[in-house]
Amino acid sequence: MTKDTLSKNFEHREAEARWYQHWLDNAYFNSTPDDRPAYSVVIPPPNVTGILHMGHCLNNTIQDILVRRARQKGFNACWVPGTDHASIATEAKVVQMLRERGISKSSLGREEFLKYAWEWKEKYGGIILEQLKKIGCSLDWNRVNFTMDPDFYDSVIRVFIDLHEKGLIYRGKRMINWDPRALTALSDEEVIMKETQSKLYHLQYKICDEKGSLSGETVTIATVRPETILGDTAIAVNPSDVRFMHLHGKFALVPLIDRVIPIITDDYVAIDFGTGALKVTPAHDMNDYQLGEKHGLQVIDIMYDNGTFSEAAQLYIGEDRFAVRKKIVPELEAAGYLVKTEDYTNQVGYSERSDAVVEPRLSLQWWVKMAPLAEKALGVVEQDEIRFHPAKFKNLYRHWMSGIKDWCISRQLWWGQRIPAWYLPDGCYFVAATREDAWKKYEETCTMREDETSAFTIHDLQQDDDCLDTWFSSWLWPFEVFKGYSHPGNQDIQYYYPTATLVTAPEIIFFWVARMIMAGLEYQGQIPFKDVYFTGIVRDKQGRKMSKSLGNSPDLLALIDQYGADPVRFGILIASPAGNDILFDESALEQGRNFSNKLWNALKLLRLWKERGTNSLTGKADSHFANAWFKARLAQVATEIDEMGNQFRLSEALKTLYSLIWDDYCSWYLEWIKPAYGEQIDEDSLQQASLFFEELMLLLHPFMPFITESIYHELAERPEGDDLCIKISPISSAMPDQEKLQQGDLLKTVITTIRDVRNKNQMKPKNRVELTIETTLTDTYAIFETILSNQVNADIVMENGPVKGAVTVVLEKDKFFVKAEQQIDLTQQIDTLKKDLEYQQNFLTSVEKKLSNEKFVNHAKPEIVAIEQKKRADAIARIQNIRESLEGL
RNA sequence: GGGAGCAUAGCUCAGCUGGUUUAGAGCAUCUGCCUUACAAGCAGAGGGUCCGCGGUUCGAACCCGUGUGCUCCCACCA
Repeated sequence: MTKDTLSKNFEHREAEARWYQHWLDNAYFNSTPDDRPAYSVVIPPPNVTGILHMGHCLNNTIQDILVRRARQKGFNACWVPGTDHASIATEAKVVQMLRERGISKSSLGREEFLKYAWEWKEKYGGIILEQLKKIGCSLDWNRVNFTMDPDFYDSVIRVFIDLHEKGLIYRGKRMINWDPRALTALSDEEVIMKETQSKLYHLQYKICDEKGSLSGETVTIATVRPETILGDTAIAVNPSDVRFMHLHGKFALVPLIDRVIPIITDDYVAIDFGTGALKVTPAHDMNDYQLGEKHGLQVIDIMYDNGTFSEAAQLYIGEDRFAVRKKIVPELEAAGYLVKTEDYTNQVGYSERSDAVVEPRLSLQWWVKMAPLAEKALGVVEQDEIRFHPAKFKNLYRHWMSGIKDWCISRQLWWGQRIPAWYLPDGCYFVAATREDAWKKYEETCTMREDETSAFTIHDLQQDDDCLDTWFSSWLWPFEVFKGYSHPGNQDIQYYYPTATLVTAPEIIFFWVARMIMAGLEYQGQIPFKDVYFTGIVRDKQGRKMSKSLGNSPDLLALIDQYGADPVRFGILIASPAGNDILFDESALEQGRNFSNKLWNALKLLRLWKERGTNSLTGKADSHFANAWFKARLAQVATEIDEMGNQFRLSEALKTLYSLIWDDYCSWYLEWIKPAYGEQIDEDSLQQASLFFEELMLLLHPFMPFITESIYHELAERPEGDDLCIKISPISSAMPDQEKLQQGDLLKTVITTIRDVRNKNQMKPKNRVELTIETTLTDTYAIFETILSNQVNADIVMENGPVKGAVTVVLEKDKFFVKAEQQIDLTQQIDTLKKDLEYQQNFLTSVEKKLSNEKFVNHAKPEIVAIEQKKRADAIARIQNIRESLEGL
């Protein structure tokens, strides 16, 4: 695959397509059970209707890094792709598509509608999976799952039946959150509370007796929803509120419709809020409903399911709730009921899916009893059987799990798993997978009855029209993708379950993570994953959440095309510290692109050296030093990076690697071994440099798979099947050479110091200078003298100063005298040295203060005291050195 | 209303067990360089009241208390 001449920059478009195809052709991402330990990850299934956004990109990049790392460490890595049927979102899209064609959902009927929905799914359902390939995700494409695949569908139904039989699913009439636009119930989690500017209307009700005869008194209540007075069935006051004692036991007339309603007393009513009197509308408010239950009040539902007024309202029939609110206020005012209006800010619930204002509504729905399931699921997190990263989410989880409420799982939709409940005309119902099973159940219960002859036939059974909440299928995801419920005990489930790590957004910790833990424990008897990594939320530069309505989500595919997949991965990860939200800024992608470019140029340099040929001057001590130093440095940092990876500190690992490559490898090491202009490099250095680069590419591969694979192949001819993608990283336990590391640090510091001197004294880079070094470490300097000489463009003399006409600089115990042909500005010199002297003296004072403190010397650990003593000795030596230098001027 | 988290350079963040740091990185800024790997670059530099106050300690960016300011989660006082 090696090309003869390299392009100026890395050509990402061509390389990405070629390498991804190459990996696919060689089935590198496919996994089947074998002797190796498994490392499995299940993708959080994106909505089948979805298209790739920043959140997906971050989330899947992280998963890909974990999976590729595992592959390098010799695990049998398996990353399972798939999509979620997303009942509400998908159904909404299909309905909209039909509407554009002039077809209404209701006119089609269930069967026809589902035909369109499947058609739509086949057409658009795979888009997001194709997009995941663009960012390099190493998913096992033989294992694509969909939450409505036949086996999956079947498992969902059987889980429903099983939980029903265990008494954990029940049908009940409750107040639910109703979405009048999507015409479906919502679970509490699907309701978003938003602060809303409202008006608080004070309305006067006339007091009367049971028969409706007026007493001439009035009572004033406050409400933000004046239209709901038509459903009022009581007025409530606090029993100890002296203002209303005289009203106890009396009645009131609902304005406009003159219904007689009782005045009741309940502690629930806050004396100090509003007027202290509360209108009670059991059909349209959660709390009012509870009050109604308690006091046996009538429930008058004044709305149809789409939010328009029904006959029960008596007025405004057929008009929308918000239109009615607008109309009823002037009418109440005209009739003298409106006392006053004030501005008021309150929390209003909106549907997560349709953004409609949620209407609390009484209805018959299916529920999962959560408390028994939650108990175990809380335990495994508390005991760190499942570890959360960052750990702070444990608190959140505990808090929610201990106050958990039952889960409303029915949705008034057609797209999804249809609830397996069958009804007879008399209202009896049977939970069963098929009509036949339901009939069997009916017959079983019938035989227990006295009358043998049944009034019904099997055809009288009607299946429930509703579907299950999407999360009721996705909570089975970690095991059902391996067919762990539909084909229990199969080889895959035994090998891959529990999965290793789940990577997801903290927003769905309750929707999904908690419920998967419950389902895993209930149906596999084991936790579904060992680690959960919560990513941050991707925000824009100003910290706003990315959203369609703000139009601040960038077009990811365009960015990949422009910058390349690796830079996009780099950019989004580098800005993503563990546990924090990420502020997305395109400049991070630029940094990624520049880094790609840097890598490519390092490759070009190695290739240039190779083409020029090598000499056999392997005895050069300086090159030996450079090679030995980088070897030590690489070993040191590789260990650090591995440790960070194990701790899920991926952003930090990438930063460290970036600096190792850019600074240590390119800026220091390659410059140190670089031959003089036009000369050949020695064979040993070229070989070492290539091997180091290869190792760096291996370390970087999980983060930036495309360019690293390209470079790996450009570095050398590789036999068939020798690809970075499947290369196992060697486990090196060799300790890095500490002496070399220290010598390298010294060399770097000396180079920087001398360059600084040159800069500050306007010594032109091209002009060679004379550098005199006064040191006790002559042996060390001898090791890298040639490197130093080249790096600072100086002739080196090892002898004691001072040197006349030279700039003097002090570094620890060493002194450097830099002499150029031009005149030196002495005042500037003295100034610099004096500033340094002052700093050192202040430092010495602070250290001495510490050491003269008896309490410190007695209390602190001996090694700490020793460090302080060394600091003092060093400071004294430095001060001495600077003084001498000043005198020498 | 209840709970959690955060506050360190212009920006985004490290600082893990209180002492090796009178605080580090990247980006941005400034200065000098078009030096045949790379100007998408090289070399160098400047930049800080570790949010305020109080406490614990020989010693605090770090632990405790408190105030302020942000963020998030939970909670339908109409």
